[in-house]
Amino acid sequence: MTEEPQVRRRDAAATRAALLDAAAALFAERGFDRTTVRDIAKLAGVNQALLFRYFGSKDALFEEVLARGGREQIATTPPDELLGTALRSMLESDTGRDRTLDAYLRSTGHDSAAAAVRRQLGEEYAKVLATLSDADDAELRADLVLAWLLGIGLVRDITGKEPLASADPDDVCRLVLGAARTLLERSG
Amino acid sequence: MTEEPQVRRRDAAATRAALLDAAAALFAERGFDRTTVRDIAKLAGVNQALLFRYFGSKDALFEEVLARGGREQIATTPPDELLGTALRSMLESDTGRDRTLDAYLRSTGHDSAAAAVRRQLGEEYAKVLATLSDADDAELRADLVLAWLLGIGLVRDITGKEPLASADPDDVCRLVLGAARTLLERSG
DNA sequence: ATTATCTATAGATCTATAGATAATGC
DNA sequence: ATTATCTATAGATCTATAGATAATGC
Repeated sequence: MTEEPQVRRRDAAATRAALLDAAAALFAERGFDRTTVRDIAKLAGVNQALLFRYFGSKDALFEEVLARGGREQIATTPPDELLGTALRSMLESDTGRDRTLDAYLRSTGHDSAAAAVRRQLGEEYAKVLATLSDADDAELRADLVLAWLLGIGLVRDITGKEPLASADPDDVCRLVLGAARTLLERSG
Repeated sequence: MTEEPQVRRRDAAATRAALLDAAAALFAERGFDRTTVRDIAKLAGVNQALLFRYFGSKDALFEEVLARGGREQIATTPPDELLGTALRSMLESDTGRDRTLDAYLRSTGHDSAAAAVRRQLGEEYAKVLATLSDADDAELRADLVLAWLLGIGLVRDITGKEPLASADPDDVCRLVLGAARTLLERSG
């Protein structure tokens, strides 16, 4: 584990970050409703009252978790590699991968503020994907590709359905990228 | 509304069915965790204790809702029309459509028994879809098509992302069925 | 007499807050 | 003195059950 040193000095920023990391992990694993603020505080190793001091509410914390994780990938990947990169990072279930998508997928029952963040994240992904197509309905095609990406995450990680759940990432990429490229490139 | 007459005679079967219908509607709208047994009983117009009498637990009721809705479509549709029919029934947000898929999609945070039902439903759909392909990896391709179907439901109904959310069903079907057919038919 | 339905409540959560305590920086 | 942290708890749920009540069928 790459954790902070055990003897934690009083440090508001570090406590806040620890809560954010713990929340990201638990929301990804169980979704919003089934994660309690006490679980988060316990994993972060801090008192649960601090969660409210630093984030205001459980809802606000969830928003911040989603917003942080999603933007990272979009900002650091060139458009024409976004689909492949996003797909690959979803398929490699190894350690340390960003699990924001799981938090997203496991919290579909939760409305309120998080719904807005969910929508905005989708907007940002789809906008980038749409630049890859010059069809009249490029945006619709981009939405469909985004839907595919999310659906694969759903079937693979949440439902755990075989053979997709254990399929070789290379095979999945080959099939999906091929079909997606055709969908995007073929003009309307 | 095609409801029972207001003056309800004592009728265990009718009460059970009313609870099942009410549960299906609310689980689809809010997901498992955010639907309370009291909400369900209220919508069904019966006392909440009866829910436990007839279904044992909230979990068991959820299972029954998912199982009922999913099988209907599979049983009544020829294999080569399943994808188009499922897609269309998802895109037509008109009245009376079966909203089991929404219940499925909005309850991804809920583990336990429902996870098994979710998986089994996926199995049944994918098995039918796999018969449409004679590629070596037909089952993987079928999973990917299933994932696409679910992802479209997610983006459209749960996230409400435009332009997909308001897109013409014909346009969506044309794009998706074309790409999916290519994916299934093109041999490995 | 049987059993569908209802009343009342146990028991277990969970979020959020008010106010006390104690470690830091000047 | 400031403020990061902790204690204790209010207040609001929610599922599930035990036992009472009352409508039906014989």
